[in-house]
Amino acid sequence: MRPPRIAEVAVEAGIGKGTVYEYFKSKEALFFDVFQWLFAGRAVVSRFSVDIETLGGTAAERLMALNDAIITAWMKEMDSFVLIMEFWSASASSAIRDQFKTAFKAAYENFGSLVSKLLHAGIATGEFRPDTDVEAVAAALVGTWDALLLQKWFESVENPLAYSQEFLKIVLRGLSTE
Amino acid sequence: MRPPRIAEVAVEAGIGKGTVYEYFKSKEALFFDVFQWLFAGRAVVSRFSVDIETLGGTAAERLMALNDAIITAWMKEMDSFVLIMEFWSASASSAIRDQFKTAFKAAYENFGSLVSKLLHAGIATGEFRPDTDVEAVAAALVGTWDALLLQKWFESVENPLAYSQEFLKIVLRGLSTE
Amino acid sequence: MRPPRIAEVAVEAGIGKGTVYEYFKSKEALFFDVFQWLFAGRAVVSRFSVDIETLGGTAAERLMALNDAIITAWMKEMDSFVLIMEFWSASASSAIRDQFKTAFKAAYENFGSLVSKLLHAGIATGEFRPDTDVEAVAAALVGTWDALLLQKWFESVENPLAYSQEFLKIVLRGLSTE
Amino acid sequence: MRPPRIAEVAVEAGIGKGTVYEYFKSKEALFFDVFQWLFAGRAVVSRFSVDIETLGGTAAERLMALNDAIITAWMKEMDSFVLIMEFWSASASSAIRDQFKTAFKAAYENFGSLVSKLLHAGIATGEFRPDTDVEAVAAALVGTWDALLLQKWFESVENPLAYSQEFLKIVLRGLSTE
DNA sequence: GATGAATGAGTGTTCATTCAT
DNA sequence: GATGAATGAACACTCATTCAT
Repeated sequence: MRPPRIAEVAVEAGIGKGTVYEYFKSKEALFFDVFQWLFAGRAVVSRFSVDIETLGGTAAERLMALNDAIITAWMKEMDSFVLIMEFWSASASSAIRDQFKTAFKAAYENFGSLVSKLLHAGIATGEFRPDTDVEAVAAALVGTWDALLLQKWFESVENPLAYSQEFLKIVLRGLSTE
Repeated sequence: MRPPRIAEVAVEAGIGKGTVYEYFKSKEALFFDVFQWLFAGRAVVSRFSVDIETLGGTAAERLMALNDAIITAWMKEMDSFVLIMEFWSASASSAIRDQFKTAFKAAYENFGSLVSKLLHAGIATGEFRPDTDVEAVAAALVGTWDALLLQKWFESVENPLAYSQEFLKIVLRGLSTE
Repeated sequence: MRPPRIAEVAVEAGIGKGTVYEYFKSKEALFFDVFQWLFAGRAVVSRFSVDIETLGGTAAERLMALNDAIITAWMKEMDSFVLIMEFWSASASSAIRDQFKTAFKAAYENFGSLVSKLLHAGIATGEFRPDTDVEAVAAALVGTWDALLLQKWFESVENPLAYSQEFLKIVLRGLSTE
Repeated sequence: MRPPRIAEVAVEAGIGKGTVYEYFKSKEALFFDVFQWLFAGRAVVSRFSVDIETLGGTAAERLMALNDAIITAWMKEMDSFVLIMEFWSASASSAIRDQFKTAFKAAYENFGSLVSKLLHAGIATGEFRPDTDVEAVAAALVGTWDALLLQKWFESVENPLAYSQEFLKIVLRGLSTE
């Protein structure tokens, strides 16, 4: 659970140690590229957005479906979630922390705008209250997913899926026009 | 922003390098003790809980007051928040990560139970719906604070105080019995 | 005469400091390997035993020839003998002293059995008394060589070769059947 | 079995760490003084020479008595013998090795002259051959005692007392005028 | 292009020694 | 005289990076 040595990465990759440097300028660059590939690229958002687009139902149903998809997907690979924690740290202390910050900002905004779209759709159909601060709710919901998974890692939350569902129900009730 | 050398810590502290080891067994132990002192002790929770206890008003008002207190306090010292990100990382990759995990778990549970108390109080007075999953909401709200501050760090959220207030309003509406 | 730093060893070897660790796990392991190479391997014994085997003459003559060979060889490299003193110390206080003890035990037994063979041969030919405690004499003679070289190092003995020869003559007289 | 820290010496002595430096200029000086006290001073030689002087009997008997006294005494405190090995090492590599060498030389000569006296006495009474190289035999015998105890430490000799007795018998036979 | 032996800058840690009390 | 908190020189060891093959 200690950061892997380049030598270990090379073995895992089945290549020579020097070969790593054929593809990555430095260890830090490799680390950043892994980050990009895992979280900042299209992978994360698109994985879920596709589902959402195709999915029918009310905005509330689609939001709940997104909630379930995200939590379930991450739960299956908590190992990757641990990596996020490393990336958060890198955004604070790495030599190239600005690159990490920029990429994280973009990733959060991408993800936020996906949620925003659902919220706007709900407002458009009259399902959600028109005075909703869409950006705030989107950021908060995205944050809730992060945070419940984090607390799962610390074992202070046992079942993040159930928690997120219960919480989202309340939020949806608060958003509802009825 | 790179982890400081022990030599640098010593200079900063105005003591000799060897003296650091009179008080801390290792660099890691020093790091952990800083963590304990900053976040895992009762300090963080009690700082806010005192305010809450003395504060009057409805449960909703007190929850909002807690929200404001926490966000405002952390905003004043985002430097410390950056440290949290390092501690999250330590809980994933430090040699003593289990110590970090245990301490984080305790800290989150302490904080969560503070919010839980407010929720229970609101239910008792008939202000909040009795079928509320108190633990879930508490964990989620605590997580929202973490997450909005994190997004503030990434500059994907400009004003976490406003966002959290807007979001909490919606949550409170969802919790409300009216 | 102070134990050399790894950096010094590396310079002496004409390689980089890190390269030392490609070949030796630790400074201690390097030290032990030097020991093995110099004294604990078959090298020391075989160097002399070959001479002895090919050499003709009575058992007494061969014993005296061995005496001369050993003392002369070590005298030529008293620097190596100084190393033995360090190894003795290592067998008392090194972290891996048991490895040193085991290796020394084997080395002394190897050497002792070489002398034993000569003594048995002498007994077989009737040259030496049959009631001789072969093991005791072998251990003592091997020890005499050690000890005279040690005293040479302390300059309390000037000429260990002459001393050992004089002493061995007396021992041989005591062993003789005539 | 690692060299003790000054702090440990102080605890053992029941005094403060700084107090050690009231009595010894440096760790090395302390080490040297321990050496002096244990081996190079009057202690070692006088302990045995007293016995020898008072003891009656032939020179051979007194030599054997000395043999038994020395081996038995050291066997009782092999811990101290381990210290000798450290001192040997110090005479090779300590910063003050010349002091150790000088002291060792004196100690060996003191001890040797004790044995020499016995040999001369035996020659004077006609018990030992007059052509005996007294210095050589004395040095060799002293060395045998060292060496058998050393081999006992390495466990390549089980019973140094029996070995030394058997060996000395043979030497005495070789010394004898009969 | 692929490799891994060689490298040495960098750093945590120890512990003999000092000196203010 | 006695003390032990403070010190920093000293050093083993790691590991990202290079480059000759």
